[in-house]
Amino acid sequence: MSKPAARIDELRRLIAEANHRYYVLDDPSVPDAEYDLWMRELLALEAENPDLASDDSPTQRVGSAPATAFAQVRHVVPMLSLSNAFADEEVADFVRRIEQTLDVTSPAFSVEPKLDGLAISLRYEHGRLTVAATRGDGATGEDVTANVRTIRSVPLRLLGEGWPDVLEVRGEVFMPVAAFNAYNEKALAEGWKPLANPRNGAAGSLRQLDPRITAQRPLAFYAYAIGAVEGGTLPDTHSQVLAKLRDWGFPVSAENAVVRGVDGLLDYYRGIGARRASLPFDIDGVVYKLDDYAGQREMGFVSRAPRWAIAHKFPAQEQMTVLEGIEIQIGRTGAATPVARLRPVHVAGVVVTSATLHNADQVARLDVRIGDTVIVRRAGDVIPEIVRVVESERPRGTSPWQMPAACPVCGSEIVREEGQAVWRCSGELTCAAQRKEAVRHFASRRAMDIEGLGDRIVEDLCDLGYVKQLGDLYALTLDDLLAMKREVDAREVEPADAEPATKARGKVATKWAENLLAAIDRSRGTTLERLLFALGIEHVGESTAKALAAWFGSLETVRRLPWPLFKALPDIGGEVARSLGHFFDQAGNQQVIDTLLERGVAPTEEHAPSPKLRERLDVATLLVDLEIPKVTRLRAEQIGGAVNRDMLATIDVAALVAAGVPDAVAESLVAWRDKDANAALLVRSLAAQSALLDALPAVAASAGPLDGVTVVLTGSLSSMTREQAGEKLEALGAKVAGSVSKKTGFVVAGESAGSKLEKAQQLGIDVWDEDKLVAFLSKHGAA
DNA sequence: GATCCTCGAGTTCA
DNA sequence: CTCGAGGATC
Repeated sequence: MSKPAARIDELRRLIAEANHRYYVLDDPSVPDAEYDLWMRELLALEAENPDLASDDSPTQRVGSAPATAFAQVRHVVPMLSLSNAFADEEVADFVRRIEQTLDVTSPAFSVEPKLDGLAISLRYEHGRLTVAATRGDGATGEDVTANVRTIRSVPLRLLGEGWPDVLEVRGEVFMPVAAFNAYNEKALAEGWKPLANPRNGAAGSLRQLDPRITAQRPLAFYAYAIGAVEGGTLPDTHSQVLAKLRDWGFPVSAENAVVRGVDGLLDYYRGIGARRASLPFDIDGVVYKLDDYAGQREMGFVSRAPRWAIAHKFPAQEQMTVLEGIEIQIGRTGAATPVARLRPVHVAGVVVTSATLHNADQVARLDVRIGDTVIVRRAGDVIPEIVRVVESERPRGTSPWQMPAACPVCGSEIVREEGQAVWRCSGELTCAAQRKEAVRHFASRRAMDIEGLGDRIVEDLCDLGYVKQLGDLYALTLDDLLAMKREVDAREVEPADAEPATKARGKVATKWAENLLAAIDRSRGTTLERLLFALGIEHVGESTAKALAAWFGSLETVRRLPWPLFKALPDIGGEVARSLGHFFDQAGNQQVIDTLLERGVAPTEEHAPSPKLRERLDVATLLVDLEIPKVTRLRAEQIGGAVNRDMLATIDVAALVAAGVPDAVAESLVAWRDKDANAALLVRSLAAQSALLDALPAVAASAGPLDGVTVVLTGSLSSMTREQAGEKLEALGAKVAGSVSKKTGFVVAGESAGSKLEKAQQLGIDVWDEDKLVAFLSKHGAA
């Protein structure tokens, strides 16, 4: 062999191996730069020695000449289609049939995810890829060799040894979800046409006449079967053959497994189903194949489908339906959310009739119009969403949707704040929808937790005027509730047959009303943090409510606090503080609170303010929190050090300058203060600070073992709920957060933990199982 | 001023 | 669960 020939051969081998490590094993062995050098050297050598060219060279993956049509390829061994099963029962039948025919029990099955891509057959002769063909009708397909060669994970030359002279490998060409997304992002940026979904992406890419286009598409391949074999033998079971294929350089899904019996199959199905959304590729089910080839031969075929294999499909995740209307929902804060009303359609096992469109921007992005045919999906397998519009199906004469100008409930103007995505009904509490939502929120499980006060009842109570403000709930009587029920029933039943036919006179159902009153009564003794959350103050969710309760200790303190003092708490900034101040500044809101208190609402767990407040209640902090122009942290500390707090309300520029404060800052401070409202705010804030300081207990609470540690809980625990676990951890000083980040101390993972566990592992964060948690809790006396 | 982390708010269906 | 935006941090 001449010198260049040997080098060319070596380079081809090195590159093929690097490709295999990179694309198949996902375990790169050489740096990209080195790979590029080899490639360039090989290209140069092949150019100098045209006689040494070979079409299994890695430089020849992308051919250049676009074809005009695809040649037909006859499959020597037909490419099968599979029978489908949707119900567990069909799977059981399938297994029973095999057990009876073969007279075996619990045979082994080779199982695999059913990728949503394009089936392909690859023919290797003497270890070299010669033909790649689509499935076509199973007997004849199209020759897509030029395109398939561009797929990096398809070996052009087999690795290892022991392969038959002729070997047909069948598998799926698909587009990994991440690659699909990346491609579409790029397509968007470059102005190309984006791909509709990974499946279409894969199919469309392979049917490109110009392989150079295919080469740009991020396709991948998994082998799952063999076709014709000549001049060699293969192992006796499917799983062993897959192992061989892996040795010879083919990618084989890591999700493949061998299981036994119906239970094994169904467990596998559910396991994959649960992880479906997090798999790196789209699947539409799983495939079960009898592992033993002798058994397969004995089972044979029914028409074109084997009796030894079956596809167990998942319910469809994406469906087409018609958008019949767009309604506006008004939320607790007045947010106007467009909701799509859909012609009912089965998606992933449930009938979907509506889907949120989030906001006007989203509607504009999708350009959904009434009457459009749309594709609906259940995001994260739960919440329906509209993926896109099928524009070819759009009826004539439609126009883009627009946010209505007026609230459909109260008629107030719907407005959008500068720079915000949401439009809001400006009606506030004059809007019946907002009042209703306020009551619903108040009663909800995480707030006052009034069982029995569901949407329906809230709706009726509000509509019929029994509840006009939150306090009215606590004045309801049994008679009120029953009268309301009668009104509702009367309204619903046609006047003609309004006879109380179903109810025996004098035996009116009252249990629900009694239970509801009991639940309302129980809620009088709720905790302060729940009550604060229940009030529905903008920007005050559970977490902020909890902080307010923990730091300030009592409703009386919180409801009288000037807004700058709220900023003393961590995680409360200007926006939230002002929102709190605004809420408590309104006489109507104070009156609602008064009514609640008068009618027996008495929050428990009130206590003195937290001693930790001491270090946050100084004059300098207050000056910063008041947001006075030119008064920075540094200046504020200077002023705080130089000036007695009682003087602030009256001090003049000269005195401040004399105390060492720069002219500009002193002037700014005094100018600010001399506006009436500001002076009053300053005085109120100073007084509130002093009062709080006086109320602080002398000693700090002892430190818990988890002080300053952030913990995240995920999955389900067996000995307690996640919430109980959270409370116990908090009792030991931990902060329980909802999502994992690098600041997380450790993650407690229970059964079937999901993405949070993954993220923790990615970030290398400690993961505790339930046993470790329980052991830790009992060690610190919190079991 | 940018970036990262959390929290709030809205949402579906059985 | 996901998005948007507020808060903290550098």
